[in-house]
Amino acid sequence: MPIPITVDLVLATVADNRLQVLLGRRAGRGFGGRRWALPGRFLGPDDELATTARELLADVAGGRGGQLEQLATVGPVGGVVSIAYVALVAGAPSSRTGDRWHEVEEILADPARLALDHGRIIAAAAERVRTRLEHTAAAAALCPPAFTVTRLREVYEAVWGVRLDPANFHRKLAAAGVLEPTGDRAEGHTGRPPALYRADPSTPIHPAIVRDNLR
Amino acid sequence: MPIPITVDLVLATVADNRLQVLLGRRAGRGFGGRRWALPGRFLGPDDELATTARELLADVAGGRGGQLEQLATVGPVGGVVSIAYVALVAGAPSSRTGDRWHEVEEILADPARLALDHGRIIAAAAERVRTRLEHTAAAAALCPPAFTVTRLREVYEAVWGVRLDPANFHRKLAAAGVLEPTGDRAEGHTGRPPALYRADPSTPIHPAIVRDNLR
DNA sequence: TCAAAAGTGTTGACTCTACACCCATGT
DNA sequence: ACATGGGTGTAGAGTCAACACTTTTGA
Repeated sequence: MPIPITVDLVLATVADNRLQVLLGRRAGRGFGGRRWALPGRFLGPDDELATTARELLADVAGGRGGQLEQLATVGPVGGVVSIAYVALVAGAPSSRTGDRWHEVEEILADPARLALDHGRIIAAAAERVRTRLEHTAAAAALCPPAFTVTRLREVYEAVWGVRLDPANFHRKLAAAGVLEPTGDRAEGHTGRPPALYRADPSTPIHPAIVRDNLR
Repeated sequence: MPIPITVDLVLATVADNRLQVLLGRRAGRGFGGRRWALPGRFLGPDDELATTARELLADVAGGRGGQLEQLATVGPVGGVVSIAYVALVAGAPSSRTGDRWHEVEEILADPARLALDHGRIIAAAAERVRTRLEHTAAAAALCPPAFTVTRLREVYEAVWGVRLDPANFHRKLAAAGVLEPTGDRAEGHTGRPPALYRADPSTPIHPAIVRDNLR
């Protein structure tokens, strides 16, 4: 039963107030000419899944990025079984030439530009990221190491596609205990200078932030 | 890269007010003598994952059981990559000789009796089932086709290991619109005969039932 | 008539949304 | 001074846990 296995990575970030994922050009068998595809690598007989995924992340994101999480396994498509992971990163440029950020919404509007069924994987990843933000401080992984509450809220608004009340958002996150003050304040803003915070992306938020209250 | 792949199934039920899973005896390479293991089968080059999982479920549960869901992929352990699925079934006897129901709590207390790292898979499955009950009517899949609200509540109490207020539970499930009355009432009970209901296990429950209020 | 379990009403505590308002800085 | 965005206070609405209470049957 010699089925090749790949570990594929959905590396997500927020830029331009949009959820984006990193894709590369791939040519060759199964990739139908030249299509965009998730970065991935084949799994060898002596490779642990988690280790392979971490190495792939380090390779693709240049050592940055955390919050690696297994998403789903699909296949065989084109004779290959694909094990997909999701990771969040704070808008870093790619370390590999040829890789480019793509807006998730654009991709899902025209999934045919993607190789294999990477469109479905990306759709599942986006949904996973959305629910992840409801229950944990994972949004902090999409921000620089020190960030303002407004920046964090903009990440939520980008990922969820909603507007959130700044006042209530601030209070909620503070009450959940995810915001650790750095003591510094951000510069270069108009108005009152906002405080800078750190946060552990794995901190649970309880009760969860509900996403169904648009304004 | 010839890594063999198995599709493994965590078939769960509630019996004796305990969450139980179906295990079989396995001998041979990688199974360390004779240990208990999840039912599974190898994936062939022409087998779709979802199809294979459905066939495995039909084989193991004798055509009953629904709500098949992919759980996680682990490995390679013992040179094999394992793709695990979860399914819920209403306390059916196994159709395969040698398979037996085991209480999850007992298994997790002594995972060494299990082959490979099936203990970890079962732990993940139990947690998945718990959160599934919070957000959907999946508990109905653990009940007969027509059931009383009390029976449904007992499923929750078994899976979560908590006591729930009968009055509030009834109201909550009714308000969520998951209970479709059959018009019949159960017999053989002491006290007022309870109404029988149907439910679609995939119905979302919104807002979710919270599990953190013990009594 | 009594026991038992189903199902309904009700109340106080809590949470959330919406929005008014104050704070601190650049221009 | 004033515009601008950060951050806090607060009132009304809604939700939930707890528990009293009514309903409906078997014994």
